[in-house]
Formats: sequence, C-alpha cells, structure tokens
Amino acid sequence: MQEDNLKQEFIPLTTAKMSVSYVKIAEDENEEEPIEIPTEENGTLFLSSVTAQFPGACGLKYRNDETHTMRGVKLVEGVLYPPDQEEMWKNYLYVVVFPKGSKSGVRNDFPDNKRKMEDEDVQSTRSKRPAQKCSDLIVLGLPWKITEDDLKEYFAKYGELVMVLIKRDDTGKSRGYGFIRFSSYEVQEMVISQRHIIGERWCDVKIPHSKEQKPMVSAKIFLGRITEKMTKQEIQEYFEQFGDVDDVYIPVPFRAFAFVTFRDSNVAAALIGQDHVISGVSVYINTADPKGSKESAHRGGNDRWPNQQQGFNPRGMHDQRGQDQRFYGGSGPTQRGGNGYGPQPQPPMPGGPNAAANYQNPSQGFNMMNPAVLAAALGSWNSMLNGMFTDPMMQGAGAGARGGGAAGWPANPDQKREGSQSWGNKEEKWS
DNA sequence: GTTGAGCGTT
Repeated sequence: MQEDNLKQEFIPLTTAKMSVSYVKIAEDENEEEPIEIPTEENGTLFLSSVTAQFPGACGLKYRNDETHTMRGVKLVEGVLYPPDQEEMWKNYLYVVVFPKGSKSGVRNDFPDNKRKMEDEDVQSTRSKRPAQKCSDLIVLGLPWKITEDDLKEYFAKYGELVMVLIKRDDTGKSRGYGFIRFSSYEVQEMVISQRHIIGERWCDVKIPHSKEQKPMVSAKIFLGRITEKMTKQEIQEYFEQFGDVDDVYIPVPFRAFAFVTFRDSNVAAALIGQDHVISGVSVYINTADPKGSKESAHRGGNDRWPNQQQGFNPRGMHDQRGQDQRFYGGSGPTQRGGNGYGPQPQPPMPGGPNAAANYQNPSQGFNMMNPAVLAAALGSWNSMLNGMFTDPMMQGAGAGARGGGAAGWPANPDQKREGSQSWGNKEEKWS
C-alpha cells in the first residue's frame, strides 16, 4: 500500500544520512544579511554553532506559516531540533533568542536601528572572546562513574571548554563533583542558568564558593555631573575611545550621574579620578563602588577594589590557541610596542617618567602598553598633578598565588591514574 | 565493594 511506501521513505532522525545543510539565522526578522549555520549530519543544530556566531544566544525562534506567530525551536541539552521532521528547517529565517535581561548589551538599546553601528561596536558584538570574565565552574551531583571525557563530551555542546576536572579521593573514586571552564562568558552564563542531566542524574553548575569572593573585576565607573540632555549613546560613543563599552546606565529619575561599564576593567581603572568634557559638559569619574552605597567622592585613594587576579592571566591557561591577549587597538594614541605582561619599562609618558613609574607598580603587571589604557591614563595626567589621583593598582592584590590553581588540562597524561579515566586520544587541541 | 550534600593539589 501507498502508506507503507511513505513510511519506508521516512527516515528517522537518528539514522538519517543527510548531508549537512544550512540554517538561516539572524538577530532579528528584518536583518538583511542572515548568517547560514551548518547543521549536524542528522539534521540537528548545535546551540554552540549558533553561539559561535551569536555570543550569548540561548535558543532560536521562527515565524511559522500558519499562525504567523513566533515559535520556539526545540532545544534539548544544547541540541536544536528542526521544526519539521520531513521538511526539516525549511526555508525559515530563524531568529536568535537571548536570555532575558541579559547582557546582550547596549546594542539592542539603540532606539533607531537604522543607524549603523560603529565598527567598534560591531566588533564588540561579534567578539567571541569576552576574555577574562570566565571563571571555573563547579559541577555538583555527578554520577560516581563519570569521567572527564564524559563531562567534556556533555558540556562541549554548549561551547568551547578549556578545562575539565573531576575531583577524586586517594583511591581515585570520584567525589561526585568536578570543575569545568568555558572560554566564553556567555556560554558560562547559559550553562549556569539551567540544570543538567548527566548520566541519569540532575547536576548543578555553579560558581564555586572559592571564587565568589572575587566578584569579577569591576569594569564599571561612576560618572558624575552629567546633564539631563546626555543620552546613553552619546556617553557610550565618547567612552568607546578608551575601550569597548559594555553598558551605559542612567538612572531613570534623573540624578545627574550614570554608570559606564567597560569590557576591560583596566580601562575603567585608568579613568578613575579624571575630569572629562562630554558635549561641553565637564563630568567627573569615580569608582562605581560596587558594594554598599557609600557616597565617597573624595577619598584619599583607599577605595578597595576587587582583586585584580583574573584580569591578566600570567600563564594564559585559558587561552590555548592564542586567543587575543592583545587589547583593543586602534583607538589609542601611539604605542603598540610590546604585548607582553609583567614588568614594563616606564612608558613614554609626557611629563616625566617618574610619575609614570609611580603610576604603575610594575610587579602588578599593569599593562601600560594597552593603547586604550594608556589613553585613559594620559587623560588622568591632570588629576595626577592635582593630587587627586588614586591608585587602585597599588593594592597588593597578590595576583599570583591562587590564580593559576587547578585549572588547565592535566599537563601530563599520567594524571589519569585509576583506570576508568581516559584522557586518551583527541587531546591535541587541548594540551 | 557503600554514599548524594558539598566547594578545587601536592
């Protein structure tokens, strides 16, 4: 019978031998130029493939033909499933879904989409490397038998992993928890935001307690004396010259101040204490005081800054493939000399090397060669002379010690004692 | 050889 024929022709997803196809995806429906992303061989689409192009994405939706409403795409454990088993992804244009209230950032807040974003903006939007914001994550509730490979396999669906580790006792038995680390902060947030089933057990991924103290270096500055006429865009555009701006926040009942969050906390740090003129208005910059609400405008430079440890990773353990440690170029004046860390000779600052040396404690590896930071620092020259300069970097933050901890893939395969583990083969790219 | 909230070497 006909029906049987039809049935025979139907090939289940699992066994389908389909050639790789592409799915059109864009950030919104009106996008002129969608990106085509390849599916897996069975027709599914890894969310990680999507986040590779759209950092921070947590799903897909599309407008279906019949009801003309938006439909979400089925997502299970990082795998997106085509809406139709026969027609698969069809020719729909899929729209990226971002987590609610998440840092998809300033870019969506522009009132007029028509205005093309500046190159810098595009760069920061497309950048897949939010750099140093990732932290190790603890995975609780693991089945005893799970191995690092299993963990790796499970979480690789979400994004690029940089470290996987399962805690064991002396005998090699799993303690039922482990640590992982992603290279993308967006992925990290997404993974944390949901529960996971790993080997038949519910597992939670959290920021470990040992890390909670370090609230991610503050890249936020306080901006005082702004006027009501100033817009977010205006402020953002101004500060982009010093580095990528992640967010600008202006309290709604106007209160004459705002917050600007940079991508690089060093840029923020270098701006502290300065006066800037934006559209003819003199504004002043201070620390954002992340903690309580201490109205501290004039402090003698004892504001406690969160530890700077994560900022510059001396061993670069989480960037295996030379992800950029260079900073945002292009905006700063001169200086592109070395991209190294650590002790730098006094940068050629106008006005005297002594002051420069004073500005930076070389042992902290504060990188004055970063054009953006340098630019910001140059701007603070006046404030320095005025004695208003506060040096958050001088705090002995002890950048070493703990930072390099247990992260990184096992340096030597010998680490895998107790048979069941296997770091075996495909580790080239990880080591 | 067991167990099921927690928090990572050396």
